[in-house]
Amino acid sequence: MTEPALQPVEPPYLRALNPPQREAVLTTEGPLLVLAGAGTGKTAALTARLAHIIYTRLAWPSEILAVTFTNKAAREMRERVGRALGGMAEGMPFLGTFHAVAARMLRANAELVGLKANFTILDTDDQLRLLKQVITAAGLDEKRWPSRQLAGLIDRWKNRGWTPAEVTPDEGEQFANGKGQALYAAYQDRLRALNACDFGDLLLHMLVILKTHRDVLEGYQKRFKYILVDEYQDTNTGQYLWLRLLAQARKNLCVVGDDDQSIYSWRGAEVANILRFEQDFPGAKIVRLEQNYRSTPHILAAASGVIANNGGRLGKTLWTEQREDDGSEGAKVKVIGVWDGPEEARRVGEEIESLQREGLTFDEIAILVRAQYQTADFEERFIRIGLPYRVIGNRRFWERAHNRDALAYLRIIHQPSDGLAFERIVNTPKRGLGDKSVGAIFRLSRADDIPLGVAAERIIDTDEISSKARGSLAKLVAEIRRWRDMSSEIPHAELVRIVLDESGYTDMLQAQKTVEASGRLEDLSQIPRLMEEYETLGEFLEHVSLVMDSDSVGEEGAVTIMTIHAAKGLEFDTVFLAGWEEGVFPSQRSLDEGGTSALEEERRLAYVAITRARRRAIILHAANRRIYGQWTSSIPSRFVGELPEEHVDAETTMTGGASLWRAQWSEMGDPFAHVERGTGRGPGWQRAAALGKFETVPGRVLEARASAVSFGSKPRSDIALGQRVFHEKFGYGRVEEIEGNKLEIEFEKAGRKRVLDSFVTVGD
DNA sequence: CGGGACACACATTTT
DNA sequence: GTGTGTCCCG
Repeated sequence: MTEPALQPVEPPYLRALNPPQREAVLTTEGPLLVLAGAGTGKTAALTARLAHIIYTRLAWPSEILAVTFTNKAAREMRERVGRALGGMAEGMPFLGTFHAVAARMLRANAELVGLKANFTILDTDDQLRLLKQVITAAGLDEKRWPSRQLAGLIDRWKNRGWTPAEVTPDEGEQFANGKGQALYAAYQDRLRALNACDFGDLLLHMLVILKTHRDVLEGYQKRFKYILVDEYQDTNTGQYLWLRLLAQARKNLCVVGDDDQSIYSWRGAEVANILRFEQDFPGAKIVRLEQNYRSTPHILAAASGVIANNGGRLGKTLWTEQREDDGSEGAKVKVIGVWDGPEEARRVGEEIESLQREGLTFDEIAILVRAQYQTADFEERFIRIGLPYRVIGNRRFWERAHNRDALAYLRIIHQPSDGLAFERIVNTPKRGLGDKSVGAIFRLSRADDIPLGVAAERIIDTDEISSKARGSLAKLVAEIRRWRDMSSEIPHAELVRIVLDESGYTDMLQAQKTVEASGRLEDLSQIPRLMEEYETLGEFLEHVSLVMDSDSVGEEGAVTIMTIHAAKGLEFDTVFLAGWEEGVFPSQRSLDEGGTSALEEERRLAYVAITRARRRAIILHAANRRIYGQWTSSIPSRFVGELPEEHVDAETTMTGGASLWRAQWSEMGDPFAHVERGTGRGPGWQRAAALGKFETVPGRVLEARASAVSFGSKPRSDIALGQRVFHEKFGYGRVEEIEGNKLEIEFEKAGRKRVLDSFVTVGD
C-alpha cells in the first residue's frame, strides 16, 4: 500500500466532484460525450476540466477552443476557471459563443471570402432593409414576397452550411417562384460590397474557409489542442460541420449536453447531432451525470414526469439527495389557478412578499414566462406595489429606432464604408436631404461602385443635387470626419454624447416634448454607461452586434422576470412559472407550425422551466387572458395535467379545482387533434374556446371573481390639478392635466410624463 | 421637403 | 394595442 502522504496532493478543482464528474474532467484525450441532466453539476465539471487541462500544462489557455451558446455562459465559465486557477486563465481568447469565436477567427481571415478585417456585423433590421433592396432590385413586389420570409429562408440555409451554390432547386423554389437561390446570391454580393456580414455569415464564411483553405484549417487544428462544446444539443448543422473539421486531427473533442433540454430547433439546432455523436466519433467515451444537486425530490420528480411524455430520448435517470434543512423532501410543486392575467401578477406579488417576510431575498426568486408579452402584467403590478424587479433579455433596447440611430452614427464613424449606417442617419435628424438627394447619392454609389459615404463626399462637387442639399451634405460629411478624428483622442463614451448633441439629435427629441421623446432621451443617456465597459469603440460595436442586449446592468436585490429560454442554465430558490395555458404554453403558434415535434420541444421547455427551481416551483394558469388587446378564455396547459399527482399541490380559485382540468385532459386526449393545423388566422386559444367544451367556467364564478379583477379604473377624488404627487419610478411631480384616470405630470427629475393615476400617491 | 393624418398589417423563443 | 408605410398638403 502506498503511504497516503506520498500521494500527490489533489488539485483543488477536483475536490467535491463525484466519480462521473471526475471522469469527465480527467478523460482529456479522445472524443467524449458528457450527458448532463439538469442540475447535475455540469458547469462545475466543465470548468474543472478546463482548469485541469491548463493546470497540468496539457495546453495553454490560448490553445483551447471552448464554445458556449450564450454570452452569460461564456462569462460564467471564464470567471470560474479564473477562480479555480487564480489568474492562470488569462487569455482564453477562444472561449465564447460560437458567433463571437467565429467572428474573431473570421476577422483574421476575412480577405479569403472577399471581406476586409473590419467588416460590419449587421443586425436583423439592417438585414431586412438590405433584403428589401435586393428583392425590389430584382423587379419583385416586396409586398408579395416579404423580406422577412426570405430572411428566414436564408437563415435556414446558412444554418445548414449552404452557400448560394448549394441551395437545392427544391429549396430555392420556396420563394418568388424559384428565385430564392438567385436572391440569396444577390444578397451575398451586396453584403460583400458593403464589407458586411449577417449573423449566419460569421459561421458560414468561416466554414467555407476551413473547407477550402487547407493551410488555415491545419493552422487551427494545430492550435486547438482541446475543443470543448457546451449545450451540444443546440448546435446546428453548420456548427457541427465546423467542429468536425476542427476536431478531425486531434479528436480531442468534448461535448456536453442534454437532449431533454434541446429548445432551439427553431433556430436550426439539430438534436440529432448529440444523438449520433458516437457514430461521428468512433470510440467516443460517454459519461452520464445523473446526480442532481439542485432540486428537491418533488421538483425533480415533477419535471421528470412531464418529460417522460416525450419519445425518442437518450434517457437518463436523475436522482437527488437534496433535502430541506430539516431532512424533509420539501414542498410539492404548487399549481395555482387564477381568474386572469392581472390576478396572476397580483398573486405572484403576494407570494413573493410573504417569502420575503420569511427571509428569502429577491435575487433568489424568478418569474419565468414563455413569451415576452407576458412580462407586462408583472411589471405593471410590481411597479404598483413597489416590488423591485428586473426584466432580462431586453434585447428590445437595441431594436428601438433611436438607439439604433445612435449606433449608426458610431458605426459610420468607426467604419466609413458602412453604407447602411450612413443611409440611416443621413437625414436623421432632418437636414433637408430627402428621397431625391439620397437617391442621387445611391445612384452614384452604385454606378461607380463606391461606398455610400464616399459617394456622398463626391456628389458635393457635382450639380446632381440642389445647392441647399449640397450645403447640408457637405456639413454632415465634414462633421463625420471631425468626429472620426476625435474618436481616437477622447473616450468613446464621451464621443456618443458629443455626436448626439452636435448632430442635433438631442435637440430634435427635446423639441418634441412628448412622453415618448423623454423616454428616448432617457434611453440614449444610458448608452455612454453601456460603452464604458469596453476598451475601444470597435469592441463595443462588436459586442452590441453579437449580443443585441443592453446586458441588463441590473440592480441587485430584485426579482428576475425572463423567458424560459433565457433562463436555461440558471437556477433560483423559488421559481414562478406563469401562464401555463393552452395556446400560451405550449405556444399555439409553435404547435401550428411544427406539430408533434414542436409539442415535444415545448415540453422540453416545461422541463427546463421546472428544473430551474431549487426548493419551490409554483405554476400558475389563468382562465382568462388579454392577448393582443383581446380577452380570451383559456384552459390550463396540458403540461399541468402531466405533472405526477403525488408531487403536486393544487389550488384553484375556480370551481372544480385542478382535478377537474386533469379529468378533462385525460378524457379528451388531444383536444386539438381534430383542429386543422395552420389554417385560420386567429390565435389558437380562440379556436380552443370555440370548441365550446372548454368554456366551462360557470357564470357565477365569473361574477364572484370579477370584482377582484377590476382596479384602478375609478376616478380618484384625491387628485386635482396642481396636486403634488409621488410616483415609484419618476419621483415627485405636479399634476398638469387630468384625463380620466390618466395624468399628465411634470416630474421634478424625470420631466413631463403621462401616467395612470393608480401609480401615484398624493405627495406632501 | 417635412409633417401630420390615416390605413394597415402584425404580432414566440435568440446568437 | 403597437409600429410602420403611405398619402396629401403647406
